[in-house]
Amino acid sequence: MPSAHPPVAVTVDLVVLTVRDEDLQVLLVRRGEEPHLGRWALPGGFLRPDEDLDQAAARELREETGLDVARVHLEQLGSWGAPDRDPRMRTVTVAHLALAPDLPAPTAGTDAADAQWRVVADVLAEDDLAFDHGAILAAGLERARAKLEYTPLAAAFCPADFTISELRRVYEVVWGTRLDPRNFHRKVTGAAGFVVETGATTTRDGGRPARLFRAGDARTLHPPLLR
Amino acid sequence: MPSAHPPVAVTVDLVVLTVRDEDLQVLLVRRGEEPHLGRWALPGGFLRPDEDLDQAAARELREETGLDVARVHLEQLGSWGAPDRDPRMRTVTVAHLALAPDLPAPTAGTDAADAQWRVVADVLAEDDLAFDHGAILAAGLERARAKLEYTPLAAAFCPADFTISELRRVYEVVWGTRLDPRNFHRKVTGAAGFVVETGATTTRDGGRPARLFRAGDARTLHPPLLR
DNA sequence: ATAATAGTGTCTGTCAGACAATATCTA
DNA sequence: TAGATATTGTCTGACAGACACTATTAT
Repeated sequence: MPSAHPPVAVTVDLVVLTVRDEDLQVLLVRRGEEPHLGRWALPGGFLRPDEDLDQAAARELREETGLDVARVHLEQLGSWGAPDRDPRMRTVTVAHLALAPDLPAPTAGTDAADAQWRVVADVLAEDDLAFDHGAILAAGLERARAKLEYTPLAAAFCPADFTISELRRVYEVVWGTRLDPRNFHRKVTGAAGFVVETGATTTRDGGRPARLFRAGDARTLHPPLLR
Repeated sequence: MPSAHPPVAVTVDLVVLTVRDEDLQVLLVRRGEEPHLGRWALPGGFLRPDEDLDQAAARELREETGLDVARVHLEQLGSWGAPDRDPRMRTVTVAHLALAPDLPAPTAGTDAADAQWRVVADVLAEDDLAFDHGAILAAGLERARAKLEYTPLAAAFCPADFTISELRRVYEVVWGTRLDPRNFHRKVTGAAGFVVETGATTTRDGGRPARLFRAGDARTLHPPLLR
């Protein structure tokens, strides 16, 4: 282990995903400074001296979205540190993935025009994010898709109380597939700890009242829901 | 995004796992300097100015074990960066997981007493690794266990040509379970791209000659082998 | 021969996928 | 009444788990 340790700036970036308007969307901010001035980027910032990595991610999430960490799922996604990823200096970013329910006010603190929900598929197709954020977003998308299979995280995209149809739409949007309502209902209600019935019903989606459920306490799905 | 970026030292640590003597073992090195002088730690070192993260991990692996990256599986595991994890300075480590076949010479370059294969379960039970390396090792173990389910990575613990029984022993050792030889054989040979028959046989395990297989080109298992 | 290991077939229960009709509400 | 959505049961094919014997080599 050498004694030299070259100076590196550590940042924390966020891939914040939500399901809005039948699409999977990601929160982007417009850069207000060089490099990549004016281009869209993932929200993020520098790690502070007294913070752990997950604390920095939670702080950035709060600052950029006003979201409380208790209401969203937040996990570390991975680190990116190519020597030339930032022309100003050597940086390593620890990217985090956040899954949030659809929210009324998704804009940033400073200026509404500086933050925006964008359809993930469109952003990836344009391939014009600042830095290596396109690769980070792609990794976040793949992580989210995979996690829906074997964890109950789809509920993180829903309000606290949700219907089985709303949960199914999350899967359909994230995976880009159609799912049979009967088989889906059977699998979800059959997986131990995935959802818990609240006893209430709602007609917010129109039609016959749907029963409301809440996320259960399972952390993994047995059996998994395969794509 | 603040303009200040406090100085942070970025290191790369390795969780190198192998299956030896019917046990899952991890490569540890004895620390030759403070802090934690004399205690066992994961191999690792500082990120160099011109390296990407995976290049640094590959270099450390080569330096510490002499292993060629082409022969082992190497993937990023996650980053740890609690403010007080190293008393000397603020450090963030990007941990990587390496899965290696059983090797004849597992010691480090400098001194044989400085590097050692240890049984993972014993190390975790003792809970006496330097820094936060115990937590990192636990994460690596869990990652390896999970990956055996839905990827063909068990072959990374085997020599280039292996028998189905040798592959089964990898699963049994990593998962700590016994598997039915018939069902295992059926599932492995039935999963597309998991193993490819070489046509050769071996009697290195004694008894009736066993057919030799090589790792296939699949990157995920369909269907997965569940624990 | 004996010992050691490899290799294989069947049965049974469970689960996944395909499929359409009825129930309950709003407008 | 029309329209919208929720909810539910059955059938069938595939797979998972349990289970014991035969084959082939070395000593």
